Amino acid sequence: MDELNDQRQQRLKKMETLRGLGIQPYGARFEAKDHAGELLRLHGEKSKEALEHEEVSCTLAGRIIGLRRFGKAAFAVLQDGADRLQIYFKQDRLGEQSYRVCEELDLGDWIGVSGKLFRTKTNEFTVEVRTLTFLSKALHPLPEKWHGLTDVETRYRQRYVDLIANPTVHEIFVTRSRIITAIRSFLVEHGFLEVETPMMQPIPGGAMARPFVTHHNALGVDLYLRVAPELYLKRLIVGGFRRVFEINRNFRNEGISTIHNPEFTMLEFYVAYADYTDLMALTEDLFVRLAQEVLGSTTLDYQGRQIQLAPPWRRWSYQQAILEVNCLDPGAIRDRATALATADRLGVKVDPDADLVAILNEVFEETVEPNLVQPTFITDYPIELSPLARRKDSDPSLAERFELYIAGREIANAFSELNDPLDQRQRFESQVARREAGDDEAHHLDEDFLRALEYGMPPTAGEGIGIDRVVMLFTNQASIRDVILFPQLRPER
RNA sequence: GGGCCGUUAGCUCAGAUGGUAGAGCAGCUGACUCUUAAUCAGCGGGCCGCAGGUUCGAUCCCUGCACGGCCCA
Repeated sequence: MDELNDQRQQRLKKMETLRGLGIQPYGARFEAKDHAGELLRLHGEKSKEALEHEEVSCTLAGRIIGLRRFGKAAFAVLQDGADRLQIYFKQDRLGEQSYRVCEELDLGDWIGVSGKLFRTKTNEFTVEVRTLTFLSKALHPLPEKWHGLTDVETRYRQRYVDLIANPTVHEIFVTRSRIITAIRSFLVEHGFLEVETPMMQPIPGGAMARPFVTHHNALGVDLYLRVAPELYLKRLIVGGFRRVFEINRNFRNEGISTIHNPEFTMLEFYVAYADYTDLMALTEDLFVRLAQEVLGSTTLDYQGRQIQLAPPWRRWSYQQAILEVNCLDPGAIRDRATALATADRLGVKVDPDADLVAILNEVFEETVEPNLVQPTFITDYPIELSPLARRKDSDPSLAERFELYIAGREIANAFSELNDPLDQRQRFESQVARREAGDDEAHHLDEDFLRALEYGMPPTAGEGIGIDRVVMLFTNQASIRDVILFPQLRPER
């Protein structure tokens, strides 16, 4: 149906007209030695007189996104990356032949132009075009010029149109890239080595999550898309790398929401000889660096709330947070029965068969998490929730672990790594028991990982940071779909 | 998985108690050599998400489905 619509027909017709004028509608190489942004930066503030005096020539290319014609002259807006620059066509200047091409232009077409910078009567910084090169024909009309493209489904399915029509979307993805670049340089400066570990794993490990399964034909085996790189990165610490990191995709076979996409980007990094307290300091430094680089400030506005990233951040133990937020005394969560009663009293819905740890975690998620708006390290999680983390020497029922919360959302998860292979085996075994009891998010037992630990892993601290959520925070986006170029949707039709 | 909402022209949106639909932008024709939401005159454009049902008649009411959004699990 799209194939038949009249706008497309018109454009196909103009394409033939161009061919008739000896113009290739899909042209070749063009040396766009200038960029709109650079021209604006270098000359955009100069006066009309100064520009007339200097006679700056330029050659640039871009997409036409605005067009105002006046018979034998026309103004157009050229979009070049994130920048927009007005260009001016005049028949006198271009000559009749070339002006004919100008008359066939449509919104959405790509052109290259050379000309001279000047200011119009209304003082608009403009390129007066001397030569026009047609580069590429658009067969579809652009979205409406005031409201742009707002239909979210089209925006996600046809992100290319979203990027053309909505400059802020373009900006968000530039910012995303800058954040990732800044993280990389920060880590490299801190002595980390960037590595890549398998995305396809025979045993999915490193996180409690349901994996995607795929099949390798030649090997005749099922493989899992990784839910985390953790166990491989720790193998590398066993192998002798001191500091490693990986920024890459994880895949979790779970529901989709404003904070969950089935594939998402995770940073994980590991530091030999360190513990989780070292990582708190490193994390604070990293976020300050990002804030300065991306925002130029350590204060950010997220969905109407002011967030202060300047350290030190609050450190609050998991249990203490539960007690304080709900004004409880330790007796209220001492055992399963009291905890169940407490949860009930707090209006937290809990599975009546849940164990103490699960009840408390439910209470934590319901009552504490939403209140963690300013950056907060929640520390010392129950060991049962942390099957890969080292026990606290002072209390073996707790893990040397923290999660970082900002804006009520989990941003990072870190711990001193469990390097005792015998303890790790037991933890895996209790996970396997849970799996057999029907918990398909519980960990698998990974014999090779245990064998690696048996070769000896130095004391190590490791952390994972959800990059998409960091980008949401820094770009003030409410939905993860707005920071992922092609978020997962049901296939069309 | 459940609840609520949405789906009308390329885009952004109106619309009627049930009588086969309208605007702005975009497009087309014409005028116009400094506009920037350019202007002026004229014109075309629709499987009203899909499939059933009710009805003399459905884009509108009912049911199912698809896709999307928000909330909940």
